[in-house]
Amino acid sequence: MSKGVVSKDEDYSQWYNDLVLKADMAEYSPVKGCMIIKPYGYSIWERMQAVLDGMFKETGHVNAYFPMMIPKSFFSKEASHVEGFAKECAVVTHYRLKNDGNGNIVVDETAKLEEELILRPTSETIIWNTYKGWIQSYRDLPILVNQWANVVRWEMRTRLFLRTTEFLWQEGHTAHATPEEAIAETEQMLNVYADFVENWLALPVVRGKKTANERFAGALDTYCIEALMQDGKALQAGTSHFLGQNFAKAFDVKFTNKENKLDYVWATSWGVSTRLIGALIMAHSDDAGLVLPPKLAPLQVVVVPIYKHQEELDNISMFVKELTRELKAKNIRVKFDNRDTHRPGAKFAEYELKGVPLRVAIGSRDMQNGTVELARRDTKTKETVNQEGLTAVIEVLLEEIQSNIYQKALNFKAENTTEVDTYDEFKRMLDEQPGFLSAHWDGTSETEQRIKDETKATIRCIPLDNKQEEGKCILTGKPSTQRVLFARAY
RNA sequence: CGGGAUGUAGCGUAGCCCGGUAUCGCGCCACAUUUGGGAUGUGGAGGCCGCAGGUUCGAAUCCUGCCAUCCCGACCA
Repeated sequence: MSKGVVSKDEDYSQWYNDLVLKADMAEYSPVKGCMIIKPYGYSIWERMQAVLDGMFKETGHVNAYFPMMIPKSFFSKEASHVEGFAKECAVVTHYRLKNDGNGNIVVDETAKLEEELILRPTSETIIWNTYKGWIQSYRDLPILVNQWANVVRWEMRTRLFLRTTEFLWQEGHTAHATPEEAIAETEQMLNVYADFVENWLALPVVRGKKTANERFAGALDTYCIEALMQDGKALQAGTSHFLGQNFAKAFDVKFTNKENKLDYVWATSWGVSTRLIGALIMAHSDDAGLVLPPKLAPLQVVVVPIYKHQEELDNISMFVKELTRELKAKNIRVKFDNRDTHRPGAKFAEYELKGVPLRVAIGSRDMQNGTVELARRDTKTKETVNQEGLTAVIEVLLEEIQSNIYQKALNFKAENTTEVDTYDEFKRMLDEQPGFLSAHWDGTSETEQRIKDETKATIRCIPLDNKQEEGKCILTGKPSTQRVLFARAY
């Protein structure tokens, strides 16, 4: 984008912000750290929701909704959980405003809540408080519930889509009779996320487990998918937690098992958020604007007429009317942009900025030749193709674009994943060619912390498919049995 | 919360040192000519110069305080 979008190489952060704002995905709001998701951005979220929701249902889950406000006392019940979230909670203390007589609206101090309410940073507490009433017997298990919701985390520094004070997400909360079943659920949902991100966002991920340092507050194990952005930084795209019996114990959720013994319930939770939209933008886009994978693009094909006179437009419109009818019959999202108020060049630039995968341009010359001009957003290439059979060509091209975008990201990930064996090399790579660094680590939190302090790189995950091999920790030289994945992260 | 920067029309900006109510571009509106990569011309509309104080005859400009946003840190499933 020559107009108004900073080049990716010049200033990656600025480029990203420009894209979000200029492509009409979102804008800043009057509330610090909170953004307004505009219709174009929200329609991507709606598509993500629809697909994920289908996958959740397919795996046996049902949706429910729990309150946005949680009694403060709930948070003190699980020690590490409160530790993890206390510093970023928004607290509701009053329930009424009043006019102070000088025309100012002030908080009515007489309307102070006896117990403060917390705007949920996540819903484990209120949900497990609820599950206590739902579960008595193994016959009540499993409970496989998901919630689509907003949550609030008062982060110090926010970034559009990637980390906002309020964000939209889904959170699954399941209850099981055995640890094996809960772990299987945790892994299943991680795979659902990985499939979704790879197949729909066209973004390859690494599946892995977090180290103790990076684990979710209250979890025994946190599984995650990690993606690599174009600047070589990693982005956690989704997490799935095995919570053990921590929340069941905290909220006293017991059940009678088949052996007629009382036991605490085993739990999982898992979530992905509107951060995925940020990942989508960062992973594929270029200096001309967004590059959206066809499967998630709100608009897959845009048709731009080029004409001098009304009768030419009428002629083109007749053809396009039939074309759009055919495309829509194939469930292809198409728009005929016949606005007379913008010239073709302006439209081309606009749809490139917005990442529409395919553009069809039709002028009188095409109408005479029985052709159209077909332009791909991902490769920025144009070709002239016959009107005859165009629908089938478009259908194939959309699939090709989807896989091309994925392949490109896959290549990028491969090129920017490096095995390093010394700390010097590790530091050099971080500075010269940031990306995933696969290295040996002695397994201690102290070493992990020291590497983080010294290099800002964290262990993104211990990959699930890790091969076991002898090695020495890059920092301490102590023996190690496998490589872990380091990177600087968002 | 620390460091840096910025707040002037919808957006991007000039003016600030050296005080006299504001420049230019994009966008917007009207008309005409245009339409195969961000059109051109003519005319027009749009401003409590971030907010609050202070200095002054007079403040976008000087002083004080505050607020907001962005970037870099710290922080962050």
